Amino acid sequence: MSAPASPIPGRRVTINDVAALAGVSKGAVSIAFNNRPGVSPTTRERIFTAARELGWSPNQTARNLSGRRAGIVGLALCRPARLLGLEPFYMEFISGIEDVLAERSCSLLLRLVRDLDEEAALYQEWWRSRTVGGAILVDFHQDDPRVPPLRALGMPVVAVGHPSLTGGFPSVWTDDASAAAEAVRYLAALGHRRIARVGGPAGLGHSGIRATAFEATMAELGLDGGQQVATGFVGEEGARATRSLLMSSDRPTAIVYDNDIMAVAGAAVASEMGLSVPDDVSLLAWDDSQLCRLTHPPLSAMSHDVHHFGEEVARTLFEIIEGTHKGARQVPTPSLTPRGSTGPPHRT
Amino acid sequence: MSAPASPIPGRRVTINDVAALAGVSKGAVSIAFNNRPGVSPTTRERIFTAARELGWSPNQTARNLSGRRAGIVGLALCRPARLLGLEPFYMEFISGIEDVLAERSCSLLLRLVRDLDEEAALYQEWWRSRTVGGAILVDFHQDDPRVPPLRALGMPVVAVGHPSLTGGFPSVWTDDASAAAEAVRYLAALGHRRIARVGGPAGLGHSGIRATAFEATMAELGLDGGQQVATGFVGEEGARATRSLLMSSDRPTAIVYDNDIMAVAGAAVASEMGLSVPDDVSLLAWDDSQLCRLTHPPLSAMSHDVHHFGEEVARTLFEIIEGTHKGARQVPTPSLTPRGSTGPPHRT
DNA sequence: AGCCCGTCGTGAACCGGTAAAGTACTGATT
DNA sequence: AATCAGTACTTTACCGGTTCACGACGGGCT
Repeated sequence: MSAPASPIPGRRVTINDVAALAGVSKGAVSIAFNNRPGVSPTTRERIFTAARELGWSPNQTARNLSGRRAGIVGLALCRPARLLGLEPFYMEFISGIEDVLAERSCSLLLRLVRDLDEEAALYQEWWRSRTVGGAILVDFHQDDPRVPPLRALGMPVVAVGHPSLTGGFPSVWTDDASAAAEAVRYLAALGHRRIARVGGPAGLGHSGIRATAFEATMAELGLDGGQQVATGFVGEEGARATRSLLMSSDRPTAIVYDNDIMAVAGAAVASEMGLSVPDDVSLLAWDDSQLCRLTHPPLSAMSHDVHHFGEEVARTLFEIIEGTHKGARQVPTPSLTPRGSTGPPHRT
Repeated sequence: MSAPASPIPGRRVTINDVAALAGVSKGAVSIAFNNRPGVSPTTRERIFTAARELGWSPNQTARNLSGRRAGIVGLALCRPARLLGLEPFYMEFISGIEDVLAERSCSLLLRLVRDLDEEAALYQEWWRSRTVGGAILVDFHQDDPRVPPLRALGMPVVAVGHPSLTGGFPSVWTDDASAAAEAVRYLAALGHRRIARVGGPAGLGHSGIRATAFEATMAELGLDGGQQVATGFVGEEGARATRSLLMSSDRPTAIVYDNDIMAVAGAAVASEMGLSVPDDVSLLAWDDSQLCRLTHPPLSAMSHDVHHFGEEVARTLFEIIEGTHKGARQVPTPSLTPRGSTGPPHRT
């Protein structure tokens, strides 16, 4: 990347100009602008006035160079770029993060990566080049390969996921196990015996937690045939999984999905197969983005405030950066929001 | 990527360490790492070896400070954070941008802002503090207030929108007018006489262009009653607009939407009102994200490759930064993809 | 008066690179 | 032999802040 000619008219205003105008040294300006003791209130005021007059604000880059960290937070998402557009969860999550960052005039550095190794390398690069002041790690896997290199780095990191998965990084998490159990109990209470689950990739931590809880709760309630399908979290796979579930001889009367997109796709499949929702099959979505309210019937969902989740994550990261953080933080457990897509099974 | 043993653990490895190990001055290292002429191939190789051995890569912050721009591209989106999660267009668009940035090891700095003035101020801040090397401007309005301050800044900017809107900034655009005309002609050819349009906010440039083209084409075909509703681009407003259109005495037999979300919401409303799609009302979405294939019936749409759109935007920005850019760039016009949601109007 | 001490502020050394000017050496030209 | 050009580096001066050792000043105390 060649340096573009700087077409800025006039010279850029620096700390020196402010110092000159205020009649002090640049060290004094620095002290004043960082609210540290060492200049008198009078001088301080004179410096601020001068700065205001010149429209000066400290050059972030120069600040970073001498020790302090950038007001930039890194987030790498490991998935094919084309799929991101369909994941309402991440967009709401990001918007929550953004809200907190914006309060502090920080920004989010976003990058899509192909695999976890590339992601780990990227974080190293970002940290070493002082591009970011901290990072948000998501989508933990069993024995996640990102953990060892990042631990060695010493970068402030907030992990999103159950503490058992996050390899010791301070985490923010939601109780997927309880939520999955509640989903099953609710459907069982409606009278369903054959409940299926369309989940995310097998290796993904929170999918695994939900899968385990699903199975355990089914067993606990004496229900068998709790079929589970692992997918890649995209609509088409959700559709395919639904189709194959609904075609089987002992087809389920209720299906729990791991996100909204797959549930919406599942609803379309049911309609395409001439099955009525919820009479022939109940559908339960997860996350509860606005998407769930846009279908007919609207989708029941395990709902939580994803925006708020993102906010908590960002807040936690700031605590970590500032060294005031203590312990993992839990956000509310997804709770059932019944709408039109769940009901008692139709007796045949 | 194993961490090599560093001589002084704890201390950060800098260009000086590399220079020392390679037995040259740091100037030589700089020359080698920027692929500039001035060192022999032998020395160059020795420098690279030393750098590899120490695991050194240039400190981005220091680079920025001495003149060159960051490998970071800024994108500010002006809308309430909570809505972002539902706009498949932007997510696909961003993923396209990301793809091109990633090729060049650049990242996207994302920020949500509340209004256009805040957005302009943010770009000034980013540029002056050398945080970004260029920016992407979207959602142009009539007489957009961001244009004058940004022109004065001299920052490399790529504008997304019709050249008539982008105030002289080099632009990448898609022919919304032709696409809107095609949508109307198609529905008219199916036999529809009363066609409505649920559009975006009135002040938004591309919504305005589509509105004008819609009206012109309706007139050209001798159709009147081309009702248009302006919304805020979100599902609920799309639902409300659809409901009110379908309740009117001379209700339209076809509705064109300005994005997918509103069309999906519209489909749910039709279903809720007991109207069949497409017999009672045809629905035509815009953008054609995968969402359109997840409903039943699947939505016909004016479809374009939004991911590719994003890629072209990013590529153009790099050309601008490198000074090799020439002229506006047009990406393919959205074209009609008929699916199940459009058909001849039902005679009553 | 002599001493100590706290406050206010200065000056210079850094942070880790880039870039332009300067030096040393080689080989070709006059 | 002297001049010149070109290559391969080195030196040095930045970029725009932060930080820290140090000096000057004024007041209270013995």
